[in-house]
Amino acid sequence: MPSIHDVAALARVSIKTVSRVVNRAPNVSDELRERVTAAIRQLDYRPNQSARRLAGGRSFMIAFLYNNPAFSYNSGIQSGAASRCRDLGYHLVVEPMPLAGEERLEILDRLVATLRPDGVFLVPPLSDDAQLLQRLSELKLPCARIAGSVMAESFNIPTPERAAGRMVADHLIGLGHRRIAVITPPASHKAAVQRVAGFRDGLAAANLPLEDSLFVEGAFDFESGIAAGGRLLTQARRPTAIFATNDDMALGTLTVAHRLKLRVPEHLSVVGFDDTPAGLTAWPPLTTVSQPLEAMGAAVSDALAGGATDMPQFSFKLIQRDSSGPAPVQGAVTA
Amino acid sequence: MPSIHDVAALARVSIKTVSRVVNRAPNVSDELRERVTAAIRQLDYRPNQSARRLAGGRSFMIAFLYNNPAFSYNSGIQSGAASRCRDLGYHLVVEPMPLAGEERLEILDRLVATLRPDGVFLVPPLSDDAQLLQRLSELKLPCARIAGSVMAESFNIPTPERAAGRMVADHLIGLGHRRIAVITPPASHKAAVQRVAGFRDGLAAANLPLEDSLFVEGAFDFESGIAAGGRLLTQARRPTAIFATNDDMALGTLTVAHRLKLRVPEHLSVVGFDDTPAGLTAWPPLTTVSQPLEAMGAAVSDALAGGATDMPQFSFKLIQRDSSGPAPVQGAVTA
DNA sequence: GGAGAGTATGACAACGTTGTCCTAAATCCC
DNA sequence: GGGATTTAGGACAACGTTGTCATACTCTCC
Repeated sequence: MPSIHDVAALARVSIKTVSRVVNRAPNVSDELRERVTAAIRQLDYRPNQSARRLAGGRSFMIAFLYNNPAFSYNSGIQSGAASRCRDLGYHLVVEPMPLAGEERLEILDRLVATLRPDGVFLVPPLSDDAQLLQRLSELKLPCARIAGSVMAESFNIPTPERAAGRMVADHLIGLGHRRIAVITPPASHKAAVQRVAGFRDGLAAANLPLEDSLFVEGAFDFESGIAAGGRLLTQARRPTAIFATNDDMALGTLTVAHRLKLRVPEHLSVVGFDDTPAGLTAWPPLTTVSQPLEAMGAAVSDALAGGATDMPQFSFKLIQRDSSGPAPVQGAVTA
Repeated sequence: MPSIHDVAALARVSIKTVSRVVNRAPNVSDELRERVTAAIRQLDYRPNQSARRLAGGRSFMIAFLYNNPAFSYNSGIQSGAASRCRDLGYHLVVEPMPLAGEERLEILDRLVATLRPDGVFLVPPLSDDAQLLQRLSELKLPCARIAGSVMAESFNIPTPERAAGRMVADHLIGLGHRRIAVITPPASHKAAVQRVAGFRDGLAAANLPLEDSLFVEGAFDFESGIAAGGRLLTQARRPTAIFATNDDMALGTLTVAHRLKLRVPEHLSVVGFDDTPAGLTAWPPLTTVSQPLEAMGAAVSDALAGGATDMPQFSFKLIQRDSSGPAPVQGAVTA
């Protein structure tokens, strides 16, 4: 492995000049820059990160903290972030966190002490973990989040959750549904709560009544989708459509529908959120909302490593598949 | 941040002695060890990894290379590996690879040049990427793989693919099925090919004929499962059970069954492989084979970081759910 | 044409560890 | 009891960068 000294010798300059060229520092004449660049290419020189880190204080590492059990969500973001990191000469270190408990802070401390990452990347629901955010700010570690809502002095990629919720409402209302239920997220999942707000906006805009019995809270997993769906579908006046605030709960609702021998979408429309692979392979394929996960991950890497300053805007897309369709004709289906 | 010098000063020893204590090196008296340990605790000293790396040549980093589109598979392994890394004082750096192309080697080179990981971790189908393995061996980088089959001088966690295939065959045969089809993996996926071999073992043991038309190759994704399932289920003499060598293809088969209005499992049994979340949330829930992914990931970290020498053995489990059931009574269902 | 302000370059000391080599004391072996 | 070996500990030089400062040179301006 060639070192900076080898390059300097070949280019007949000092190691400092090589360093300047590598780091794109000013005050290097074109001629020397040329010579050094040529030498670097000839030797296939790559700076040693450890030495760089030791001398310069930067580690070229970004830590990715997650505790979301939704594999595909994390994976998409992680891929986007890791690829962009690679382009920027950084690396992405993954750190799975426990769902709760003081242990989180201890893990963070250890991570910071041993790795000293240049930045920390949080995804929901960690994005709203106040304790974690506070510790991060104490440690003066740059931090970037996706869909964070708690106030914090960190870079945050806002997501149009509310607009997406509205989009789902408009979709179902447009199909003629009038009695629509919602399976809401746990209150701790702040970003997802906005989906419900947007959905309510849509109901209000269409002058549809907001009935409390049509809003049931779920836990963001399949089982809770079954439970919530079960409660909704055994009501005397059954809704003709259900918006589940994530795909797992939507799939639970689909399962309940199958058990009750309700045909989807003829008798019941179901819409999820997240566009997980399981939604695509379900029966019928799930209408859902997709997020540009890879792009969002990449944007975070940019913010943390590249120093991008402008706040990117992302848009969610409604993916219409077969789990949603026209509302059944009045009176055609009764419990 | 305290450095080794601070610890040495507090314990009234040389920095070298502190280093010895930290690295559990021999030739330190109990008394000094005690004093140093106390000082370390008192100052909450943590060695600087970059300095360690620079001086010692180890980076305490393990690179996790993957290109498998199966999120849940990667995620499970990654979580297990990352958690164990944490316990061992290592970190896991993720590197998503493109599915094919020379670019792979370039990415590997850059990764090694800049990160210099202590080990590289490959999951299928990268585990059998001959080019990658060769480059790795040229670079003299310790490498560990899961379910690798190509000969290579690397640590490999063997998986009982063949036994699992046999297990599935026995399950279906035990349910009375006699005409069973298989959706096989692409030939490049060596590990999965063994599942088919095991399945054939089971057929042979039960004296069932091996009919070529009952073996259709898929591409390991949902779409190809639909295609292969379609071919199998529109045959004149339809199979009563289908073993798909992964869950995505099994879900495709389920979709075809729904389209053809075949009831599962009354008319058709379907078994998948991998125990993905989508299989659990499908309708009906998929009978499949689960692997101890987290434990496998942890074992690889052990091998790469801890120096564990004994080869762990893992077993696969058949998860019986509702997509498989007794074979339909002869003649009861005809096309 | 000379002071003052850039610009280009290099020498050298950090950075915080581990490896190598050296010394002194303790232990062993006949 | 005296040489050989082992054990415990330390001094110091790596490791490969970047930061700081010094220096020499080139403008610009009056």
